[in-house]
Parts: sequence; structure tokens; C-alpha cells
Amino acid sequence: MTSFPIQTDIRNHLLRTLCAADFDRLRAHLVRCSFEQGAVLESPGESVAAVHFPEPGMLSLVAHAVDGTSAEAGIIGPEGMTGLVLLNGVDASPHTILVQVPCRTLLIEAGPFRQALDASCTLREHLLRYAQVFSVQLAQGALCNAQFTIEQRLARWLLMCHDRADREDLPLTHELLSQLLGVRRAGVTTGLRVLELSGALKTRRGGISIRDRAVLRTIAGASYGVPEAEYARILGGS
Amino acid sequence: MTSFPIQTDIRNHLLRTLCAADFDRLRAHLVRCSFEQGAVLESPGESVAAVHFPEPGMLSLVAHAVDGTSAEAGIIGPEGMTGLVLLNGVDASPHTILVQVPCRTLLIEAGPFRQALDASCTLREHLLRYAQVFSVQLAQGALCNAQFTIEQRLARWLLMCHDRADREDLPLTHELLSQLLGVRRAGVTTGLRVLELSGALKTRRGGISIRDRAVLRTIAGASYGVPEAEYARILGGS
DNA sequence: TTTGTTCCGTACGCTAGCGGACTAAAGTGT
DNA sequence: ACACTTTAGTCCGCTAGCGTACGGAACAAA
Repeated sequence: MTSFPIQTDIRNHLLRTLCAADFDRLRAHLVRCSFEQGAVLESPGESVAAVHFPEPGMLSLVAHAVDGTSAEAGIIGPEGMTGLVLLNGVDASPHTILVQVPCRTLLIEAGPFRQALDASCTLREHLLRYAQVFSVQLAQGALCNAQFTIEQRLARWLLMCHDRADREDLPLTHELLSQLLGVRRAGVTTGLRVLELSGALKTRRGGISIRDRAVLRTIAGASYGVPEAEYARILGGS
Repeated sequence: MTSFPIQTDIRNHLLRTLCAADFDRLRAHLVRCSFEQGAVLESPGESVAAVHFPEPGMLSLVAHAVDGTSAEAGIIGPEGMTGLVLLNGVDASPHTILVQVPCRTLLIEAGPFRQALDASCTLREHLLRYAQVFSVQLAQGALCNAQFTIEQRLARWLLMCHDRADREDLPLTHELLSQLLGVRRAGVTTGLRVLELSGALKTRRGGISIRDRAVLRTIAGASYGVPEAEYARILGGS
């Protein structure tokens, strides 16, 4: 027999901060899932079958050009959800969503999700506020890609990942980071070496341990913080 | 005496494709406005007082970092609207929206806009579909800034601007373009020279005339097209 | 232990784009 | 007609980051 989750046990902030009535609306449809690194939750052009509310861990939204070049555009973790496209009344998007740091999620299928949205304005409004913050994150990512160095963008990315993964050691290869940032693999290696020399982190084969967020924030400079502040303003106190 | 606009006279695609009932809901609140280049429709942290539905012309959504560096993240024209932040139930965003190519808009104040949204699901769904396309545009912009050259990004930008402005001659200085793309002014100059030599456009002091979209598309390559296709798929036929 | 594989460090030559600056041309105001 | 401002073209030296590639280290399988 399946036991439905209890709201206060949930480690996804969006679900945690739903009012009790809205949470109960979703509760019977929520299914706990678990994903390894590399799992694909959404693919370009495919109908989104379900929405995920991640618990600690990290997902990437990856944008693709028609020639196959791609780069990460957004990051999703326990502060958010996947499937914003459904919230906007659309069935599919041209993006990929994939798991970077293994995580559990609470899944709800598209049908019941849509029904719940139709049934509750407050639920819809809650999730739309997150959609707004996420679009701020996308815009900020565009800015960073245009204006900041690899080092700064690495620092920003690691901070954002660390915020969501809730662990110090992140299982990330340089190759993976290079694809997400849209830079060379060797560029990531040298960038990470600088961060390591400054004491911000330790690198291992296949992994990075965050050691000093303050140093990372210094290096990230102005590239980090805007979406985070917006999240706190809009969804932090609820 | 003010005469309220007639739907079929309107040159904003979102308003044009509203169902008649939804349009009538907005109609009495719509006010025609006109803006020069440089006009600011939204500022960081300021409550959004009104939503604009542009007619031919072009607006930029500009993202800012905390240190003042900025770059354009999105483009809005007659296919869309400003004030998505209100649609998402939030009062203000950290972005600026400003006019790049002079245009008229149909304005509706925040209060009546919110009332109309509450009164009509179909209206809200229509506009949310645009919000989805716009977020695809933001993600694609992030990808382009990470992966494409100044020349390609210029070509993409000019195509997107031309799509919206409905005129061949665009009043744009190199300085302005450089701020939007987040590159050097001199970089724009040399980039535009290449585009001009390939016959894509003519430059004048303070302006650019689009001559050959096909050439521009060739140069833009894979950087152009994804949000446009998504718009056609989601909102084109309605 | 050996073999194969994945991942990381590094190096070399090269290019795009930067920062800064100077000049010329095109417009504007008086 | 004049001075002034804005915009555009160009150039120099420089750096970040690219493409490529090689060798070694860590790990996994046998």
C-alpha cells in the first residue's frame, strides 16, 4: 500500500509552502520518484507527461539550437518544479530537462495536475510566482553568458548548484560542466584550478567539494544573486 | 470623446487573436499610446502600473546585474506584450523594458487587467501561452550568448527586430546595439560591415536598412528560429 | 596484475573580441 | 558659416578562450 506524503515531510519548498487545502488537492496524486545523474525528465517536442517537484538535488533546463548546439539555460532544484510549460497551458517545449545531481522528486501526472490548477486559483498563483522567478533566472543567465568570464560563471553555477543540492560534494565531471556552460572542457579544468587555488573548493576525479561559499561569491561577483533575491522576495516568506 | 479600438483595427497579434468576448472585456480599458526610442515602460523594482500590447515597433527586456552591467535578454513586439510579471501574479521585476524602435501600444492599467484575468480563464490561458513562448526566447538568448559570434548574434537580432518593426529601416546606433548584445561598440561596427558586404543590409548614420533576409538567416544560422517556430506552433493559428 | 576506460592536467598555436584611443564624417544648434 | 555633438571607422596591443592533442592518473573489469 502506498502512503501519501505528509506536507511537513516534504523537502520541496514549493510544496511545503502551499496552503494546506492546495496541498491536499495534490496529495493523493503525488508519487515519490528517484533519479540518477543523466536521467531525462523532458525532451524537445515530447508532450510533458508529468510535473516534478524535486527534493534536494539539481536539474538543468537545456536549450538547443536547430544544429544541435546546446547549453544550459536554467537550473531547477527543491525551490522549484519542472513542467512550467503545463502551467502555461502548453503541451511541450523545445528544451530538455535532465538530472545533474541525483535527486528524489514528487511527481504528479499532467492530467491531475491540470485539474488541480483549474480547481484552485491559489495553487495556480503560487506556482506562477515561481514561473516568474524562473524567467528572471533565464534572463540573468543570458546576461551572464554575454558578460562574465568562465571563472565567474563557474563560481555562479557552483553556488546555484550548491544552493539546491544540499551537499558539499557534487558529482560533476569537467566534461559535463563544459557542456552546460557552453565552453571547452579544458577551460573548465583551468577555471576550477583557479577556484581551488583560492580555497573555494576541492576537486576530485569526477567531483567537486564546495569549501568556501564566501570565496565563491567573491569570484562570482555580480553574476550571482539577482534571481535568488527575487525568489526570497516573492516566495521566501510564504 | 475617446473611441475604443475595434479588434480588427488592432495591429497587435495577441489582441487580434483573442476571442471576441475576451477582447470586449478589455476594450473599454485600452488606451492608445505612442512612444519614442528610449522610452522606459518598466524599471527594476518599480511596480508595473500597466501592461502594453505593442503595435509594429520593438521593445527590449534588459537584465541588470547588481554591479550595473546589463544586456538585453528578450525582445517584444506586436506578437506579444509587456507586463508578464503581472500575469504571473507579481508586482515588479528586476528588469527594464524600453523602447528600441518607436511604436504605438495599447495600454491597460494593472487594476483592470487583473480583473479581466480573474474574470476569464480563456484570456489568461491565451496570454500564458505567450509567456511560454517568451520564456523559450529567453532560454534561446542565453544559448546564443554562450555559443555564437557577434556576427551571428547581430544577424539574429536584426531578424528578430525586423520581424517586429514592420519596416526596413531601423533607427539604431552601433552604440545601442553594443549595449544590447553586451559587446564593444567597435565590434558592432565591424560586424555590421561584414553583413553589409554580404548584401544583407545597408548602414547609414544612425540607422540600418534590411535588404536581404535570406542572407541574414544564412549568417544567423542556427541562432535564429526556435522561438519563432514555437510561437507559430502555439499562437500562430489562433 | 593486467588491461581498458574514463577523466583530468597541460601545452601550443590561433582567433575573436577586448580596452582604449584617435580621426573622420554627419548632423545640430546658433 | 561656425562651432559643437553625435556617430562611425579604424588601429594597436592584449587577453580570454578556442581547437586540438597528448600523456598521465584514477578507476573498473577481468
